[in-house]
Amino acid sequence: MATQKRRNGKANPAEDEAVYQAILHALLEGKLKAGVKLAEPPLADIFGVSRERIRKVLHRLGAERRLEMIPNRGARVPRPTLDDIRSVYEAHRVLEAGVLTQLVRLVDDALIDRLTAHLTEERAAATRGDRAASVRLSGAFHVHLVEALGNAELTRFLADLLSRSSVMVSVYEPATDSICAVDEHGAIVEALRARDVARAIAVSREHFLHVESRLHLDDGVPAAEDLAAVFGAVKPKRRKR
Amino acid sequence: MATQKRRNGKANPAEDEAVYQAILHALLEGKLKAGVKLAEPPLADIFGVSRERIRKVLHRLGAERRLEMIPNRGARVPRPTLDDIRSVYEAHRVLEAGVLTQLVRLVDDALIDRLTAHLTEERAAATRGDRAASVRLSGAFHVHLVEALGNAELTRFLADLLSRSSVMVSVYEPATDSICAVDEHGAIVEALRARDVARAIAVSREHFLHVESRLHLDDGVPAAEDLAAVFGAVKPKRRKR
DNA sequence: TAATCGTAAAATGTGCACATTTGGCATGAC
DNA sequence: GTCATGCCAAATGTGCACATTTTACGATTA
Repeated sequence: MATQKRRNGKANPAEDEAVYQAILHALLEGKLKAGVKLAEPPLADIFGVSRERIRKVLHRLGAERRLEMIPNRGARVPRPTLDDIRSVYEAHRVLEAGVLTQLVRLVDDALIDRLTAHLTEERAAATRGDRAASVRLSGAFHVHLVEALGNAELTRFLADLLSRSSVMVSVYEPATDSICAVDEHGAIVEALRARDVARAIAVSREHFLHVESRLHLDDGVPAAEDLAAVFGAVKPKRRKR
Repeated sequence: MATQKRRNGKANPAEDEAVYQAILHALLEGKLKAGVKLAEPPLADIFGVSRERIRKVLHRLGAERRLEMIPNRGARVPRPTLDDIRSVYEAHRVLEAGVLTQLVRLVDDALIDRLTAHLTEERAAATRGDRAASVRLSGAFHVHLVEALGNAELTRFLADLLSRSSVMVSVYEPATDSICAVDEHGAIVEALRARDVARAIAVSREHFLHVESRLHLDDGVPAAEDLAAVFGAVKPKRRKR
């Protein structure tokens, strides 16, 4: 009974996270049009929570640079330029060069086996035409590489770059083709097995340039305009009429 | 008259930043003992601002992982383990390996000149025994390297690593010797001039390992215990009696 | 008609009051 | 003497009311 609807200013640690995840997912899935305004009152209405809760989440997303916060003017979905995206890709490329340099020092059979198993998964997803799985596994490959170093700082940085590029790509890349080529990943693993740093880096570099080259400005993004429609499907509780 | 003391809940965009900078500087300068509790009420009293303002700043620092936030239990100065520090140093090392790999592709005379000029500064500071300048310039050298790539993402990441290692070092390293050796920096520039990636990375790696090897647990840190004393010197306005 | 200005409504930012939770301390039992 | 328990003060978390700023819109004028 008390769980059904808590009254006033009582603690509720889970709601913050729920709202955060909902908005974050909408961003990652490209459901929010770049440049769109995220005002606090309508969001509070949609999610059925207080305005300060929305406010907190919005500022958190702003601190993570996933939303563009302007003082006294609220939050907007960022509108990245092509240069912004190239910046993220270049950072990813540079980071992986460093990762590979370090990785050849401590590569062992177990690591190669794990990466090879991952490649098998990727190929399976590709051959059965599972696009969603392909995209996910494609990013996961690079995550596997950093995680092999066991360094929390580097892993966090890569995760940040990946999620940011996901959002950006949803704006600029046509949804028809956005997965890494599996054989390019395989070439990286091969170079690692051979302990050939220079080749690993070169292959990785080419790989990223290849992905990057597919980017192009796509104005006809059909992303939704109505906030209620976007979040309504994700979290359908609307109160306060 | 109205400017002298604003009444109630009026906008004041600058105070947030002032409090943030004050606490951040205290952290960077090692004035705050690791593990110390930063409660909201006393800080609000010390800085003469409302508790929510302190609260906002504390949570912001927590989001940047400069403070350790525990739900319902407030903020504490993090107590990094030696492994945490090694993690940061390793990340720095790996990142610089990637940076150098990319840098040899676009190194030119202008860049070499700039780096050489910086080395001259460093040597001057070292010979005249200016420790503060040496520490500052030592970090700045690595910043120069990433900035040469002109990539905002990478620059931000390095700045983050640097500031975090500053805080950590203030806990673990004896204050007697914490600067990079200038000639090691010089060796990196030399390798860059020769477009020798492998040598540049090797030298950089040795450099970081050398710095890291100086770390050791130092329990007798004399960091202040009294919050008012720490911040009183930085920002001496205390109101509310 | 287009541009400018003024006014009202909406949105953002902030202090405050209060609920909830935590931590310390004293009291008591074994 | 040590451990467990209950209570109280202090700290954290949150909704609310209100001040400030921005934005939208209509009226007036050239």
